[in-house]
Amino acid sequence: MDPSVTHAIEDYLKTIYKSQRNGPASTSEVARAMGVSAASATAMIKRLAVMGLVDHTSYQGVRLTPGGEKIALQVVRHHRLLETYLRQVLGYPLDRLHDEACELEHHISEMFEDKISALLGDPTHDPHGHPIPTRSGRIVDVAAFPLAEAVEGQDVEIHRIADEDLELLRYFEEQRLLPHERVRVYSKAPMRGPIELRRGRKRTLIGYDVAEKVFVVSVNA
Amino acid sequence: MDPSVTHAIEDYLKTIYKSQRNGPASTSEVARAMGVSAASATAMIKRLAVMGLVDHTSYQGVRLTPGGEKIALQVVRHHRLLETYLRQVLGYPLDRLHDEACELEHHISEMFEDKISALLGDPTHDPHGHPIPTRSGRIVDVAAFPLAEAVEGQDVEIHRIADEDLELLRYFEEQRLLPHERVRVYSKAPMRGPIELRRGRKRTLIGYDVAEKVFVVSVNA
DNA sequence: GTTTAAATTTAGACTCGTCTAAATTAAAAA
DNA sequence: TTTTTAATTTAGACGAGTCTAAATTTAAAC
Ligand SMILES: [Mn+2]
Ligand SMILES: [Mn+2]
Ligand SMILES: [Mn+2]
Ligand SMILES: [Mn+2]
Repeated sequence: MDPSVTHAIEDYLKTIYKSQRNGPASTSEVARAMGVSAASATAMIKRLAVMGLVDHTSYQGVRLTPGGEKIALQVVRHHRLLETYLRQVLGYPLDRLHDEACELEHHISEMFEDKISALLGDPTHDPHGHPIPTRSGRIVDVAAFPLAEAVEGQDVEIHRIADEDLELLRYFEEQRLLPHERVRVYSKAPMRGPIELRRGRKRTLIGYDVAEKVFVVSVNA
Repeated sequence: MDPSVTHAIEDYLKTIYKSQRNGPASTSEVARAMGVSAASATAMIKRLAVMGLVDHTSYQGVRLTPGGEKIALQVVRHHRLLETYLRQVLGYPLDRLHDEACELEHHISEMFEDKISALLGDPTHDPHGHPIPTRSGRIVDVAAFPLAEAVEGQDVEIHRIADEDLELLRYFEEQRLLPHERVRVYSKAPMRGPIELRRGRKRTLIGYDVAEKVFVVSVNA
């Protein structure tokens, strides 16, 4: 990767990538996600624009150019490959993955990237169920819906879990509410009440708010 | 590690550690090893002195304090553990170990350090045969002598190889002149001439200059 | 003991990434 | 349509780490 692309630039591009889902990312959104002042975000956005990595019109938010997106996707690939590696090879707990990966993602070589990808069998999803971009920057994902919206009696496979809240990640790990796990929605209490899950004869009772943070796909039996 | 200890500071401390073998390290030595100007080295040395990590008297060189040495040894531990890991787990070629480790050494957590050390069985030496400091900073090594000084008929085990020259590292790898390998010094030509090695019935002819870069210990049969 | 050469330090400048405080613009409310 | 509020940008500063060029000190040569 171009050496003039610093650690900070990579993190900004990744942040903009994630906050430009619908329309351009706002300066304040970027600033909050990066944990810096709005003035700092403005300064960096202006530099990124000069470098041709983003398009920016004053007061109107920021959007990645193809060049900027390419770098962002490479960083996301590093991040998610590293999370997968830390978990599967080194046995990291779920709540320690993000911080370590967010640091290392800027410092591994292409060789490192390729070696761990190969060792893991070129995985397509990270431990939270997020899709891992290919080396060429393609990213594909499955449509999933919140477990909270499943109906009684439905069999589902967990596809993705929210990764923002460390407390919640520890809970997911304890309860084995993890990607690839299959559960049956045994009962749902009304008014956003608790949801009872069954795995074989083991039952788990989870809150509605938690169930909104678990994304699932329907499966048969 | 103290967050005020930056990447650059760690590399300077490591560099000073390695160049203060006999007496204090000179500014120019440090500058050359770091690949910076003498002025830059002076500036950093002054900062390190203020931080209490080195002792420095103007024009008289620099020496690590106990605090500085502690950090240097942690960085060396990271470096050598990483080299061992990259080689044994990811199958890196010898000549790619240093650069990757020198970058990653500043960015791994204590958990990462502990996990890879455990996975490797708490190794005591890296792939070049350099001793790996313990977490508490103890470092022990065996006395070894240059293969060039071995006598005809002597059986030796390679303990350490020079790691500065990438060309030479590739040669060591091709010829399997690596730590733990055993060879017999079959013949030595006079006047720093070629040295013939035997392993079983396989023979290898190496130059005297190369043999000065391979450090060995004597073994029986 | 002077002179010279080499090593080292100082002076001054630059980039990167950040900050706070103040000014400006856009959007929402009145 | 005017006013108020919130978002954004500008202005000015700072620390980290680097540079080149010039000044200084030490050590070696004479
Ligand atoms: Mn990051
Ligand atoms: Mn993830
Ligand atoms: Mn390093
Ligand atoms: Mn080594």
